[in-house]
Amino acid sequence: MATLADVARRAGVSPATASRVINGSSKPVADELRERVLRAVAELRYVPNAHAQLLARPQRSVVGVVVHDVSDPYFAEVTRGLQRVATDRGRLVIICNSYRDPERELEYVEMLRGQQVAAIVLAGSGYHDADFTARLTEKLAAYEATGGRVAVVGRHEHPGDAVMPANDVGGRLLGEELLRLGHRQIGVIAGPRVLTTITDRLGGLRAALADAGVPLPEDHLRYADFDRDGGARAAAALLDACPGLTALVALNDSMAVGVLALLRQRGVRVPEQMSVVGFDDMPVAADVTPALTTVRLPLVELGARAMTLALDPGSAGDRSRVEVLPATLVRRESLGPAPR
Amino acid sequence: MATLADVARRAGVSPATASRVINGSSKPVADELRERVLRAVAELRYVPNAHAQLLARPQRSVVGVVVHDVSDPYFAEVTRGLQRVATDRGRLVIICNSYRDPERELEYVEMLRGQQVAAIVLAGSGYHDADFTARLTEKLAAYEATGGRVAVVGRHEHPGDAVMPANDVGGRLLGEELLRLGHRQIGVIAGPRVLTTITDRLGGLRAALADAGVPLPEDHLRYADFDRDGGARAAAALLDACPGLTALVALNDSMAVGVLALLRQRGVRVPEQMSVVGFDDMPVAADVTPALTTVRLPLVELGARAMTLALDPGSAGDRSRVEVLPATLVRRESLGPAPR
DNA sequence: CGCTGCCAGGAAAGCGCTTACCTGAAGTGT
DNA sequence: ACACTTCAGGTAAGCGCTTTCCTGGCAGCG
Repeated sequence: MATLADVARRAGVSPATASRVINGSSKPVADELRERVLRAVAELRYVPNAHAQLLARPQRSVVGVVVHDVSDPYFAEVTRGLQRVATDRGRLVIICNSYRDPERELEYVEMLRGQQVAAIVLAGSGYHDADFTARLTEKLAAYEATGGRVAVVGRHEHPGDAVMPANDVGGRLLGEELLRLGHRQIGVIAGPRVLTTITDRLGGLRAALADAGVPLPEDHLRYADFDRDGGARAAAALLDACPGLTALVALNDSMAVGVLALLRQRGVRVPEQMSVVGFDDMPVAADVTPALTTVRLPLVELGARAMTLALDPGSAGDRSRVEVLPATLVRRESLGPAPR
Repeated sequence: MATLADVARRAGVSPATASRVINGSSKPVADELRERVLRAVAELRYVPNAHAQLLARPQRSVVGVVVHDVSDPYFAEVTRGLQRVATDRGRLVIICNSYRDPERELEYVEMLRGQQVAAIVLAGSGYHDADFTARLTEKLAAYEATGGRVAVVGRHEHPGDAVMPANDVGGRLLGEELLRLGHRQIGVIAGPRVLTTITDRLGGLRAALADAGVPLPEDHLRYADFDRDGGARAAAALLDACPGLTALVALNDSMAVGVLALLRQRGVRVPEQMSVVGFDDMPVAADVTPALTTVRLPLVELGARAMTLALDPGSAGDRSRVEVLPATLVRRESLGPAPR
């Protein structure tokens, strides 16, 4: 690998001059020399060693992002927003998949710190896990103490900048709509109970039902993996256990799609015999049959705002800027009146 | 940010000893000192500066990946395979989205070189663009000349290790199946014509039709964006222009989903009035209605093999290992006999 | 008891780059 | 013509870390 010294030697100049022309320094360099340096760069196919540059000029320009899994459509959207803002500002982003493993999340925070990133965005859901949360907070504090910036998406314990989707409102919206259509026997298919996302969505839904005096018995609620297959399995179990249900609420669209698949397989017509609703309004929601009634979350915007918070210092006064992005109900075909 | 020197000072040892303790060097260190160093690390919340480490110990352990867009389901799958192998071998991966912009692809190769990555995997499709290809090859050659390893997924001009999906075979399978079911008026909705992926899929399809003496007139073929909306738009145009078609071949599943959506909107029943087939077998293919008949490509495997090639030196003898991964037809419901 | 050999720990030389500071030559004013 | 700026270009000091090589102390040996 050619080094700056090689370039300088070949161009017959000092490394300082070579560096200056390569980086377009403000210090003037004679055209003649500049020319020679550029030629040497081309001939040697020189590319600066990024690590050496970062060491010498501690100008942290990359930002780290921790998500559960970029290839999950939910995070794909959020990441798109994150990336857009970062790119607009000339920042590179390092994306880390935690696969919902708290240990891995911790490791990544550490790793990103070692990479000297300018900011860390935690884009995965928060966990109900005091021990983990304490450790995470500790690590983030250490990072922030050295000038690192942190922003989180969703409800985390971490005090500081955050942007969150109105998960509770979304849950409530769903509940109210269900009630409006006469549903009283409602089954809920939730994701991992350790996620604050789940707590919040469920909380909103529960509140809506409670307001109407409609009970949500514990056995109408199933926790499962937060994906298609988890949804299908939970739906199967739920249907077997509680035959009287008229509607199934899946706490994200992936699960809802699984629910739909299971229902189709069992020959249950949706929404005539059973209503199904999802959450998130993933692209797929519009393409399944029947199209999914769901709650739309501005995911791209969520990412974009989070990155903006992470990159903008924020007036020193206001520690902890918190933005809540609205949830809206999207009515499609999978939710109908309760059969009677 | 605490440095190694800080740790050493606080522990009352030399930086050398601190480094040895922290990296678990083979050189023995007295328990007493080790203890002190570890304590100092904890107290200062010390995390080694990754850049400094890479400079001092040029042990390239990260690998770079260039894809079109990780959040596209196709690349999400490929990336999953890539990641799995990389993680198994303790390698970090940097993922770059080129968004099908050749310039950006070039920039990323350069950037990855600057990052001193151990290997670069080009996971996007190749382009039919002599100028771009030449520049890319040049850059990759420069990288390889300094010991970098390169592997590509798909058909690229780049000579060297490659793994490719049997796109042509897949196209042929689709063609044969269509013919078997009596289709003769076939419309094709292709993605960008500059992609080798498109050329190959189309080539296989064309070959199958040609073998049966069935023509594929140019106006039955539309090039569009390689996504859902592109598929929908092209389908609309195609239907308007060629009313006699009995089947629509979309060259990937995203487009096929768009086609399905358009057909639904126009009240065309699938497959009774019009057959639709896709390509790739994305997860969504099974969930749309009617479920999509498509060609399955082992995408995760594709990524996994590519990463394996990139990380395994390969016996010096065989330059350019090429693996072809098979395509298989997946029969579902969107393809039926041609209406007569 | 003096010598060699061994070993834990430290000093210091880089890794490749940037940049503050220095230098020497050319340009300016009187 | 001389002192004084001005300025292009070079010198060298780091950035934070690893690792080679050296040192000084100790045990083991004759």
